[in-house]
Amino acid sequence: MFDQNQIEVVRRSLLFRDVPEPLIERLLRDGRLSRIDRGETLFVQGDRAEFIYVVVEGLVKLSRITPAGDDIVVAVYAAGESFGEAAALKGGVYPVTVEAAENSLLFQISARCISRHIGDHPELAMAMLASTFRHLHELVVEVEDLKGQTGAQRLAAFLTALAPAKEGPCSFSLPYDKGLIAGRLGMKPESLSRSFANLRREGVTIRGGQVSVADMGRLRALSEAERPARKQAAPCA
Amino acid sequence: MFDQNQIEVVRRSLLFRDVPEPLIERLLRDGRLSRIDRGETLFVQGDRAEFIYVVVEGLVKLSRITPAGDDIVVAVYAAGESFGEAAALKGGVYPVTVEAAENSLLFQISARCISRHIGDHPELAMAMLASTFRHLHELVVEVEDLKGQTGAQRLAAFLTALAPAKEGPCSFSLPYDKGLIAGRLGMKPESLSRSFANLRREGVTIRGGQVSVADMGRLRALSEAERPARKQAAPCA
DNA sequence: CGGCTTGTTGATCCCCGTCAATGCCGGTGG
DNA sequence: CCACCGGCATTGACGGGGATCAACAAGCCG
Repeated sequence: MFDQNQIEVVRRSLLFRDVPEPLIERLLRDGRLSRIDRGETLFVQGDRAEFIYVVVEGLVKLSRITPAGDDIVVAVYAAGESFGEAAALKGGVYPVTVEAAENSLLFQISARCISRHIGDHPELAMAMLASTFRHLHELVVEVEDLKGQTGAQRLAAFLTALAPAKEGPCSFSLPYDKGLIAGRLGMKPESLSRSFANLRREGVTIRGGQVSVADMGRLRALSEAERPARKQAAPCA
Repeated sequence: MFDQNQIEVVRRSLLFRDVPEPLIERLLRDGRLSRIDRGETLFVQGDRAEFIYVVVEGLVKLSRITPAGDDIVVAVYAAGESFGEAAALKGGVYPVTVEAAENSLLFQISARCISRHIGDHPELAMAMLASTFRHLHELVVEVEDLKGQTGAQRLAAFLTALAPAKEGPCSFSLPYDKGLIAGRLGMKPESLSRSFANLRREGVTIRGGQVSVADMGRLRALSEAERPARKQAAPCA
């Protein structure tokens, strides 16, 4: 039932990579693979959090549905990334809604299974904590970016993180469609289009999901540049 | 050295309230109280994370210093709240800079002390995880608010969370000065002023840190109202 | 080919940041 | 007791970034 490559993705995932071998075997047996098609919903915010997931193939979107009915993208995860750890272990409810952005395969394991092992294996608790910390860190950066940067700058940062090279020219393809990228960057598709148009003047060209950057250093500089003007957000000396 | 009330604050803190009594005694002995004056910096982002903190008295500001030198407020914590759990236990670096927004008293305990006990007491790991999850949840909401609401709406939500009553008229005082509130809500003091001015038309009056709301229901409705127009942020069916 | 989805572009509006002026308060020193 | 001052809050004028709405081009597929 488990394909060798798929097992390998779970084993090397950020969540499990530091878990010792014998324990990971147990966990692999305790969980199961679950297929989910593009557009399908895995769970919605407020659902009782029972399972922890690792993306094996495909792409999922974590979002919040606001009281007004909007759909705000909080994160997008690809193979090797995990979600639900903290909510499920704490025994709370999921704070976000998760939906497949592509046909995907997820490794699913109940929090009960995990916590059963935590007593004997504190390093498992550490793995969960480390993974949660990573999500926390991502969100902190997200908040920083949203509060402090323009759309074009956020796009530049996004491309910088994506590109295989750090300096000089470089070209690669976008990991998912522009509508979703727009959501992830906190803007509308139209604004993303305009942001790409802005970057064109900075040596970034795009044609059908393929991005070419003339100079990565320049792109990175852009994402770190000061917004027109700005000094202190808070008054504390 | 420990004042009874101060011990009580730590004991009842969100981080430790579910830790069994004998263990908490140990932890209280392992940590120490640390005084920090308004404007002083506790640590800066990138510092090796060694300690976990609980606010006993006062107020601290967690912020990010951007490459451009801005100071972006990520969270503000008062008595009973904690920070640094995940970073310190994971053995990483602090992702934010922490500064006292008032003269404050913090309970400080090294992550080493905590992890020494985790092997024997898995519930301690759970407490850390639960607390980290809470921070995660806060940030998710923060991202949602930033992406989806106007300044006046965020202020309305902030006041709603603060108010002692859920319905009808209500009056209370602001927990800290407006400059810091502005930062927390992701705007400039001037914009906060204008947001308050907007809310005045909705039955909210303010004079010198004292807020009076004519109708809490109306305020809450405002914070949940749809932004002029908005449908789907992402394209996933 | 015609419908459908996805991406681009233009016009317009509104929120918020910036800069500058003014008012309010608490403290200090005459 | 009051004049003066520095910090904080408010208000006005202005500009820019992004959302909205609408039109249109480009693929994709039945």
